[in-house]
Amino acid sequence: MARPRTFDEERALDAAMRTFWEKGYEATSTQDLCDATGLGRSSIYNTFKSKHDLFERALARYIDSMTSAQLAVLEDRRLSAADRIRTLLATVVDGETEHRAGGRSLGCLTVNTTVELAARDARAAGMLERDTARRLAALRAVLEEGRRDGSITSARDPGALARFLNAAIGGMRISSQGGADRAALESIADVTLDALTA
Amino acid sequence: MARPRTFDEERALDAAMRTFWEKGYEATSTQDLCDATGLGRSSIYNTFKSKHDLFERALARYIDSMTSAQLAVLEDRRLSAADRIRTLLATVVDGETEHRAGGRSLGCLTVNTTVELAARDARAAGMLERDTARRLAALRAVLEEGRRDGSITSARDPGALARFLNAAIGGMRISSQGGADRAALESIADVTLDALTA
DNA sequence: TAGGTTATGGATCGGTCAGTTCAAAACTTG
DNA sequence: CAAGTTTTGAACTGACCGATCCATAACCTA
Repeated sequence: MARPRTFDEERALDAAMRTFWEKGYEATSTQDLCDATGLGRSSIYNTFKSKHDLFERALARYIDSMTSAQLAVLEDRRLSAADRIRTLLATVVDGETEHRAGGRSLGCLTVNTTVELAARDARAAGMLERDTARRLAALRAVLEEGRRDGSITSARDPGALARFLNAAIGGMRISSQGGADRAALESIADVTLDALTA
Repeated sequence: MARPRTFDEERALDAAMRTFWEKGYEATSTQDLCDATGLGRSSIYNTFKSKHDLFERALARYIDSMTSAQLAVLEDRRLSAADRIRTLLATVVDGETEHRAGGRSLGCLTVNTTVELAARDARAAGMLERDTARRLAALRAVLEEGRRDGSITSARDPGALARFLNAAIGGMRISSQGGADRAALESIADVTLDALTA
C-alpha cells in the first residue's frame, strides 16, 4: 500500500510514558517527547493526535501494566492473604528502589497524575478513579479471604482496611519521592502490616 | 520618602500560595498570579524577584503555618501521646475536607511539591527535606513518650513508627485528592492508629 | 509646594509552547 | 517500473510564557 513506519509504536509509547513519569505532564514539552522517542513532530502528531492524547495512552499503559502486575500478586493462591499483601508491599518497595532518575525515586505515575492533573483533567481523573476502584476491590477481596484463612486478624471492615492499604502504598511512594531509602520503606511496610493483624 | 505600596504583601503571598496549591507550579502562569493577587506584573516582579522566588516564599509560608500547627498538636501536654496523634490525624482529615476547589481536595502543597518539583528543584527539595526531618523528629518524640505513658504499645522502633505515620498522612492526602470522602479518610486514620497499638 | 523616590500599568521583549503545513522521500502494489 | 499512499523532516504558525522597560502617577519629606 504505502510507506511503512520506521518505528515501533509501543516503544515510542513506552519512552513517552517514561518521560511523563519523570517530568510530569506540564513540564514535558513536545520537544522532550521527540527527543525521548526519537521521532519527529510529524510522526508523533500523526500517530498520537496530541500531547494530551499521548499522555492518556501513556497513562493507560502505565495503569494497565502496574495494576495487572499487582493484581497477579493479590490473586496468587499459593500464598496466604497476609503473605500476598506482604509480597505486594515488597513489590512496591522494589519498584520505588528501581525506578529512579537523578538520584531520586520517580514515584508512581498514578499518584503523580492524581496530584498534578486530577483536579482539572476529568478524563485523567476518570481513569484514575476506575483504577483505584479496581485496586480497592482486589485488596478488599484478599482481606476478606485473610479474615477467613486467619492471616488477617484485624476486626476492621475489609473495605476500610483496603482503603488503608491503598493509602499506605501511596504514602510509601510519596515518602520515597521525598528521599526515604529502601530500609525506611521496608520499615513502613512492616508497620503497615501490623495494622492488619492488630 | 516615596510612594507607598497600596497592597498588603502578606495577603498577596497568601493568594499566590493558594494558586500554587490549586494548580501546581508549572500550570500557574504569571498572569494567574496577577489575577489571584490583584497586582500588576510590575508590582509582583518588584516585590518578589521571579515566579520561582514567589513560589519559594509561598511554599515556606505554607510549610511554616502547616507544620507549626501540627507541632502544636503534637506538643499538647494535656493529651496522651496516642490522643495527640489521633488529634493530628483528625486535623489532617479536617484540612482535606476543608480545602477544596472544583469539588476536589487540594491535597497538601508539601506533598504536591514533592511530586511535581522535588526531582528537579534542589532548593524546593531542600525545604521539603528539612520540613520532613522536623516533622519526623516531632512524631518520634511523641511516639517515644507514648511508649512511656503506655498509650503506644507497638514494640516497633519509634523512628519507624514516625516514618509510618508520616507516610500515612501523605497517603491520606493522596487518597483525598483521588476522591476519598471524609468517612473514608476517617477509617484510614482509625486503621493507622491500630498499627501503633498492635 | 517643589524635589526626590518609589509604585504602578501597559507595552514590549525574546523565547518557547503545542500544533500545522508541505514538499520530498520511501515503500507497496499492480 | 510506475502509480498511489503514507511517512517523514523541516519550516512555520499564532499564542502564550516569564520577565523587563519605561513613562506616569502617587506619595513623603523638607
